[in-house]
Amino acid sequence: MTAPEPEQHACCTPVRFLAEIAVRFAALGENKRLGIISSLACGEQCACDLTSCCGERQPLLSFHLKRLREAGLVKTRREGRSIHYTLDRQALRDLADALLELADHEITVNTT
Amino acid sequence: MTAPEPEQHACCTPVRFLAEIAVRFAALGENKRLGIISSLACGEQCACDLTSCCGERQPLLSFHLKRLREAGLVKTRREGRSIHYTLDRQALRDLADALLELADHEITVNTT
DNA sequence: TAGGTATATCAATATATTTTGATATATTGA
DNA sequence: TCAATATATCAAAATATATTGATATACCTA
Repeated sequence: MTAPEPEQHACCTPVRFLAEIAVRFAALGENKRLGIISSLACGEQCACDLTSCCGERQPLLSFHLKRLREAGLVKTRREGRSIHYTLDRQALRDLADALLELADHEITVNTT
Repeated sequence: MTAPEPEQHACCTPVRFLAEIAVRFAALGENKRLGIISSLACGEQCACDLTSCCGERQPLLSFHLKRLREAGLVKTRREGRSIHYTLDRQALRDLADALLELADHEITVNTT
């Protein structure tokens, strides 16, 4: 969340940082990645466990985990040889807030 | 939300209908489409207004609107020659709920 | 019915993302 | 140091998505 303020069109843009939010939605918008997120919802898992759990090849899982990490949805921690992944739960809550802001914006702004 | 139940892996999958949710996140995960959603948050707009507002060419806007419609995020209504688009606010709230369910799942399930 | 406006569709292209197989890096333990 | 395990990276191929320009469809008004 570092960019100043995205350029706005004439129409109102109630949610800030649309571009960054879009990156996060895009990261969630893929079956395997959403499955990973869903697995991680139960708690930390190492890449190894996720690989066997999801039945994906290791480089592919690594690719998807990288995308989730770059989107700021998961965090990593090394323990010995293995890398443990955890959800960034606050990031998910922030996204939920953005959605609710969009869903309930009109209600706040005008009474049509 | 018609599909019976997606196949599950050994690891827990707290959120149902992952595939359908992924489609919605994917629809939101693109700058122009998220911009459209953001515009619609202020209220109904016809495709015509959205086109001039977003500065996109008409067929491109039409393409993105179709994706949003297919994802179940917007609804349409014809009035004369113009098609009016509105947010499906409940769909956005449902997505927000899914995110919160993911974000707070561990807390519900175990106390680690 | 003719002409105009609003929107959608189509085929072609451009661009981005995912998947694969091979290989590299990092860590551990013998 | 060597071998083994866990993970990441890379280049190439496969696939999906976005963009464009041309055209079709639907509706309205004269």
